[in-house]
Amino acid sequence: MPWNLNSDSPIFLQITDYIKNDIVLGRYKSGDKLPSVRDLAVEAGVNPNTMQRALSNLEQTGLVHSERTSGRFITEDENIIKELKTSLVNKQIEEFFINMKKLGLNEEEILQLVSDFAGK
Amino acid sequence: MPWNLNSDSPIFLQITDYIKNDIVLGRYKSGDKLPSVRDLAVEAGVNPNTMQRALSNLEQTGLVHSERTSGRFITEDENIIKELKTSLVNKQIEEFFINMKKLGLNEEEILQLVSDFAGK
Amino acid sequence: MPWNLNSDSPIFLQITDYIKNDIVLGRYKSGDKLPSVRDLAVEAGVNPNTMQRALSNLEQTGLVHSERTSGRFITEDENIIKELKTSLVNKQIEEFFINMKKLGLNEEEILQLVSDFAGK
Amino acid sequence: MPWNLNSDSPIFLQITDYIKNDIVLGRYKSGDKLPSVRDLAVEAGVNPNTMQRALSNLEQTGLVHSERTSGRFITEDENIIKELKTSLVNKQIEEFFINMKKLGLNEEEILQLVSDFAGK
DNA sequence: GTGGTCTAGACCACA
DNA sequence: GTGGTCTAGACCACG
Repeated sequence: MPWNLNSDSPIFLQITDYIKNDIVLGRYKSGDKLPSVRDLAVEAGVNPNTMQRALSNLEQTGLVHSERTSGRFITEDENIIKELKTSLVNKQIEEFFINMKKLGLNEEEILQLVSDFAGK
Repeated sequence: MPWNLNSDSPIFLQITDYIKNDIVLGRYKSGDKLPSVRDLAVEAGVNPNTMQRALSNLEQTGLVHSERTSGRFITEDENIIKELKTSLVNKQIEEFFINMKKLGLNEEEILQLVSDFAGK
Repeated sequence: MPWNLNSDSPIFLQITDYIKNDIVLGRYKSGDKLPSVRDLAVEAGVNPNTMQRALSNLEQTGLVHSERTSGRFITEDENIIKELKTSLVNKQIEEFFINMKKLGLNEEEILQLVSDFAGK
Repeated sequence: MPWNLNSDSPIFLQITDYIKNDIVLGRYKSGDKLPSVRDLAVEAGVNPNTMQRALSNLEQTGLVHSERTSGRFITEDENIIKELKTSLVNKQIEEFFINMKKLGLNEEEILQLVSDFAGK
């Protein structure tokens, strides 16, 4: 589980994405309790402030909620998780098509290139 | 030809990319002279320094070279332009696959989603 | 540690070279933290922008990398530093021979002149 | 006789150096008449103004003098030419030593490197 | 406090 | 008029 943080984009965002990914892939399941901010910060080799910010960022998406005294938990609502996954997937595809069209390719050409690439 | 500058990434980088795109799409052709820094700056609604930075950034890619007193010109080497286009396309595809796989999809599923999306 | 800036070549380049030299000579060692942009700018009697440019220029060589919020550091890869030194030395020698030959001297004559000069 | 002009340094200076070289190497001899500014400009593919500037630059060194109506001539004083050559050579050597010493090498090491290089 | 970006405005050498 | 450099001073996100 490497955290692989670089300094090209804000660290707290990279962490947010990383945990989102863990949730989408089922490494964290519905209702699971997250480690404490301090433990996560140590694990990621990051300032606790930064981890805190990443987590509160995560809370705003509804994926995680905090119980005052007992810690943070992954949402019990599995729909939210599914929605997140489809929304992340769709965002990727849409952006991909937009970028490819900016490069002057039409849908036919894009499909061709993608299947060529997958064939390799 | 709107410049559409947002504040998500540095303006000078957006400009660099924008002009790269113009070259790849053939809006600027091999050997063409670019407008002067000042003119481009006015057109883009940006400080001349910022435009200068974008252009000297572009220069490092070899796509453009500057003659100190007569202006900036698109490279005469058309291969550089072609290479740029294929490299940009490949980069998009590779990144796309990496991101999709991070979301737990295999190649088959990716192909399916892409052709579904194109069909819409 | 005088900065000795003249106006023969761009200041930011002179600064880049100056710091390169410091690294090659071991005045800065692998992993060292550089002073902040602002401090260096004051020390060199130069505008912070100019120092910034010199440093980001230096960064492209791989000799230095910047951590957005904690500062700039000399590369930990000592090989890069060694390679830089040998490449700088070779460049000097090659240029020297080219220039001397342009003046109509052969290798024998060059060697003679060099050892005469060193003897003085 | 290619002129090989780049835009890294002022063109008129490159031309000045080029002609100086011709004189030092004896391609132009004492008392020779230079082609007209216009012809030289055409040959070098350069604006006549630029060639003019290069030549008047050359006159200031005493290497060339102009006779109002009949053109420009290489100096008849062969000593000036010899002095030029030795001064150019010395300048090269001195600069070379300075630069090498800046890189932390002593005279012994420099001699060693130079003879190694010549042996190649 | 750190690096990074941007604007505004000035100046220079070159052609 | 062209590219290029520099200063002064401001603002931002990040930690």
